[in-house]
Amino acid sequence: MKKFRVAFCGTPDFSVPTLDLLANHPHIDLRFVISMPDRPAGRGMELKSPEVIEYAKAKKIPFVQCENVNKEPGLLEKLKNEDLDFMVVLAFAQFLGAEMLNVAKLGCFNIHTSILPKYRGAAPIQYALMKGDTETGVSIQKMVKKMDAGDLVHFHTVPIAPTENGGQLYTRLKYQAALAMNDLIVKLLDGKVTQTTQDEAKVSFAPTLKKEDGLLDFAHKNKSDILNLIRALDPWPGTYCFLNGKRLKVLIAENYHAKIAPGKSSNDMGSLIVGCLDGSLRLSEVQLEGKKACSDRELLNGIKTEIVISTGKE
RNA sequence: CGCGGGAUGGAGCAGUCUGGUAGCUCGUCGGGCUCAUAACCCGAAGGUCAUAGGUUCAAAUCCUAUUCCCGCAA
Repeated sequence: MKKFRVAFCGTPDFSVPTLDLLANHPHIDLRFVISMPDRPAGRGMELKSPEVIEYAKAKKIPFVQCENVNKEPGLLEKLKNEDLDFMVVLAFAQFLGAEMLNVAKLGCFNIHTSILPKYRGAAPIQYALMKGDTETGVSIQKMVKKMDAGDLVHFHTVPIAPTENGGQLYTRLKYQAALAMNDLIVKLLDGKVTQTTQDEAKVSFAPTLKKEDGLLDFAHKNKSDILNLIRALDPWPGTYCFLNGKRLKVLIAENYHAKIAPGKSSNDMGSLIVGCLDGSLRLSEVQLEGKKACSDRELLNGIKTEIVISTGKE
């Protein structure tokens, strides 16, 4: 029986279902796993291993952790000695140099969670939601040195539900990624892989999100932009504003009927209302810094002063 | 020891600095008003002030230790 010799590069939980598929697939001989080093994480800053490494340890799959695969001593030789058919890269957070890209016979396949050439980069899932898209998908591209610019060897679309948030779509797509990988393996076995060049005229980017991307600027945005952003960044990295100088995470917001000037806020019968360019929103589930999440009504019960929402501590 | 906030009736908070009768906005229950109501009026129940020690005539409040929750950062 034909068995592909494969190495896998990935880091967070997102990579695990696909790794699991490769580890258990009858036509795959998973040689080893490459991931990022352990990092301090969480309150207390204790060292934490990437989820992919947790998986590899549990399944006793050989693995390597390094900051930069291109400069890691001995790694390239080790990969060459494995006589790999191909490598799979998913949510790895490192670039592969030319030598790494050519170390396997068939090259490196990268799974990307958008329909390329749309949303090249690190945060395609969130961008699809931020833009209000009703559909996204999973692409597999044969990697080249330019980020996410290789020929497509497989893709399928995935509809986005109107109320779906970033976390939910993330979870669905991490299993869709494994399904796409499985489909590609079938094509590889049949020798029916076709390569389609990306249309460079249609390229768009989804750069890595920063914490500040979650800052809600009600005064200068339309309601739909704010709602899409909240949905896209829920639960990570989350959206926030400042209420009376304290950071206020916004967990859920909805359209409201009050007439209020952009950037202004009020307590409307127990609802926390804020004005946008084209109308008002109710921030119905929020979390004040140092506090647990609660409804706007609960929050307002404890506030006796005027309510001022802003984009900074001042 | 990465930085910081918090624990007070069912919920969200004030009170702690300057110890001396347990308070606010809600909720709940009973009654009233109303065609009706999430509105309004009257009344009631409900708290070992996270835990354990200590100081004091007296501790939610000051001191010490412990547990739990959360924000930042990564």
